[in-house]
Amino acid sequence: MKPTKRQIIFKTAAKLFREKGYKATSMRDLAKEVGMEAASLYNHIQSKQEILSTLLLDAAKTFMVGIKEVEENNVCPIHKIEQLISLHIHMAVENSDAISLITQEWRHLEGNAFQEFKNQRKDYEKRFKSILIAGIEQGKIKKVNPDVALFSILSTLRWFYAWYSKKDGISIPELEQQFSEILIKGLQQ
Amino acid sequence: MKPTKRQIIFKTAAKLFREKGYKATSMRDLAKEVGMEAASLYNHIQSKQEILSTLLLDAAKTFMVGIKEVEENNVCPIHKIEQLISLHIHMAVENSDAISLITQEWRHLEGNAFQEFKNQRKDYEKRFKSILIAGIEQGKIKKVNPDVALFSILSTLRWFYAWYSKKDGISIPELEQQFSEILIKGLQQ
DNA sequence: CCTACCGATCGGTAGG
DNA sequence: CCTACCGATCGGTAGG
Repeated sequence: MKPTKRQIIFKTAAKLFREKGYKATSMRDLAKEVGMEAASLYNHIQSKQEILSTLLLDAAKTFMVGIKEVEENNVCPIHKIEQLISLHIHMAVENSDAISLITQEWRHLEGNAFQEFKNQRKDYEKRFKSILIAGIEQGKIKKVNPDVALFSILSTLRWFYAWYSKKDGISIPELEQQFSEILIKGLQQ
Repeated sequence: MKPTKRQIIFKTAAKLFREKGYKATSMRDLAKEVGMEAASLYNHIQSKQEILSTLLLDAAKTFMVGIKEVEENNVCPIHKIEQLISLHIHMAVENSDAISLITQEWRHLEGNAFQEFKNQRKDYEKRFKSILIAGIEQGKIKKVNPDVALFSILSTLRWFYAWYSKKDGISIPELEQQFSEILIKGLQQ
């Protein structure tokens, strides 16, 4: 199925926002890359801000759907964490430009979209943390500070896209295994 | 000792670059915050870019000095990693604006400063990785992929400043202990 | 989808 | 350290 011009604009914008940042990417940069004049972009989109908010809220939605599925699985907290690691890795591999915006560019959202994004991120973190706490209560996870543990895992997963784009020769199952090992079981012999 | 106007400008710029991003911070924003007209800033600094490159290369330097000291200590690799965790935590607590630039704004560096920064970062990562590899060879660290391990630790440490600024009530020794525990020994019971 | 153009704002300079 | 101002560029619109 051939993508629409609108889809091409969004995809190209994601790439440029990632490379240069939202503020440093001009509508003329975007137009050139898409192959039209800047004014013509506005036949397909409403504003530069609409592009950013659509990209970010779509990506956030995917994570919300993903964590919902994980929560509904009847498995132990450790396995749920492994499934979330897998979710982040797959998103970063398949959709790395959008993921980079989630990590780096969300602060340029304005008004409602800014609030909406922050609410969803907060909700996601709360639900991830609940899984960690359940693991601690069930004796599967050590009695660590759950905020520190959550932050540590999420930092790694959120930056995974940047690391992955410089690497190659590691398969996805191998990545899932390596990251689960290190994030859950640690480094020490 | 009273700080010079130049020092005040740099400190204020670091704060604004962190809050809004380099590109989204105008020299008029900065001037207002410092309490002068935009044109007057140029009696103290050469350019907006000079501010960014000075802030970033100074911070990078501190990390280079820090890792050199750690390398020269005659302790086992696990302790060296703990000392690096401590280095990052102290830098983030004492100098969080500059650290945020290292994590988020370095891509807006231009020309020589851009290259210089990337070289130092690469060197730092190489030396950190050598410590991990030494730990593996000495049987103190599991046979994990050292790139994955390095990236996982550094992601957490680089984003620590953002997490820390939202938290309180945890002392620095407690933070060092918690992060060492989680990053080195893992979560699983 | 283009040409032509708008008002606003940018980093920075001249001159005092 | 200020007033006054420069050329460049920004996001976006009018009109076809």
